[in-house]
Amino acid sequence: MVRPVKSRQIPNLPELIKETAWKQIAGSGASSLSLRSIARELQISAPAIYNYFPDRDALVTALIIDAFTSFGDYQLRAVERFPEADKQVERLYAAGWAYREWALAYPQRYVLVFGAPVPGYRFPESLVLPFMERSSSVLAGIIGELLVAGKLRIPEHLAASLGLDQAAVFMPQDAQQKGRLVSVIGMLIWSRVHGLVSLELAGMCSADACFASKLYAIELDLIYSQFVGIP
Amino acid sequence: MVRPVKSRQIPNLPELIKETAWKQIAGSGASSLSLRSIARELQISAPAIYNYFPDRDALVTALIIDAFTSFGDYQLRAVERFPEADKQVERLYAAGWAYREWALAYPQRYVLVFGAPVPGYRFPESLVLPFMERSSSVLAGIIGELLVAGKLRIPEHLAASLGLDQAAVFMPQDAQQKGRLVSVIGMLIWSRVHGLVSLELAGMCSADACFASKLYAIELDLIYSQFVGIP
DNA sequence: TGTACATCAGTGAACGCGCGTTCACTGATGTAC
DNA sequence: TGTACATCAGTGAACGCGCGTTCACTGATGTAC
Repeated sequence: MVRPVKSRQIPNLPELIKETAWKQIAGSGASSLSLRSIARELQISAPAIYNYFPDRDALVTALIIDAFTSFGDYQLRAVERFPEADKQVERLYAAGWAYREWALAYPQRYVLVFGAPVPGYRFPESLVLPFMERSSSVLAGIIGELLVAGKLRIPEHLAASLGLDQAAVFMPQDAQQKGRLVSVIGMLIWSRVHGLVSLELAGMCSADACFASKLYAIELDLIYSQFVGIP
Repeated sequence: MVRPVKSRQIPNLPELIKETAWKQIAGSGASSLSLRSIARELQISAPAIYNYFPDRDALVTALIIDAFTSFGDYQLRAVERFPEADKQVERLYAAGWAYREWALAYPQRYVLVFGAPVPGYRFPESLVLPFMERSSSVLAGIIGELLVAGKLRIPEHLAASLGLDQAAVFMPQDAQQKGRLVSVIGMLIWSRVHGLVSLELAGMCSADACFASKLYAIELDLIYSQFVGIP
């Protein structure tokens, strides 16, 4: 595969650059991403990249934004398979399994988005909030729907910790209280799936994907039995 | 602080090197660790480091081993505060809180030990197993003790998933079944604390340490209520 | 249709930098006589 | 106690490397006349 012509516009180069960047991140981590090695792999010269990204940081930012978008889309598509209003539980399981699927399909993106920040790189402040909100909105939505439908179970310990009385627990009228409940339960569920997925990605689940998958199924069931249904 | 004498042995240099390395990892991540910048900070020449570490990888390996040891010691010390045989529950809570304390006290070590591997560096194969075992042994020990004492509760879903019948659940005779139960419950508990702690370290808990601490307390209580006590 | 020209996505050379690692060295220390 | 000498933890210069980024350039493309 030789490009015989010189100085000819390469179709879709910005996408090619990002794809290659992801390949390299997969190979050796986000912090060793190098413009020169991307150019080498694409058989272009390094300065050509500057036609599309003003510097290295801009490329990393673009990658992270793409990853967030990809994650959000994947969550949304999974949940949309159960559009019926009363299928909140199915949506919860679908979102849970989609979470792990996406992480295993794009482990580099998962680490880049939810893992430790890339050293020497700051994600632009202004982009943090909208993207974090976007990534958690699907789960928060489902929990809100469960709450409204009266299907959310709030464990005793949790209610006590938040200073909610029993009346408020089942159908909180106060919007602020409602938001607090949703965000706490959302964090708990998120941290559980994140915990399992990130241990699996770090190769700490005995390096046995089947065991990891079984563990994940068990944890989803435990989440269900702890947070869904009338006590 | 000037060292006026030239070519004089510096007391405790290997420890100084490791301390400085940790400081730099805290500042900008493990992958950007550089021998030259360590030397610069210590006001020594870079080749001096080679008197104690044959190359960069050897230094990283030494750091990781220290981190593992530090983690194991911290867990052990926490648990030893409740030496009485029947205080398994106290030991469980102590280990849980010690886990978070250690992670917050040494976030770089936590990430280095439990997070994504350092790109371009392979932890020596022969050291992986003993150290992973060592790091999980305290928790596994407590769960084993709970099991023996008949205080371990196995949620229905979990028993079914593992193909255990009800008789086996309460007091499994089979050592292999026992080991499987302990390891599955250990992984579940570990992944839950790891999930919360790593989200907190990544700054995803609303950047509010008090909220993160409260969440952690809730999760420990949920772990307790799900896995301890006769159903 | 044919020619002159503006555009602009690419090139290749060059810059300064920090890195890991090697090497021959130096000079304070401690020991043997 | 005084001197000669071995030791060895440090130094400074040097190597080759890959990096991000800049710059003047080139040559295929598409448009205006």
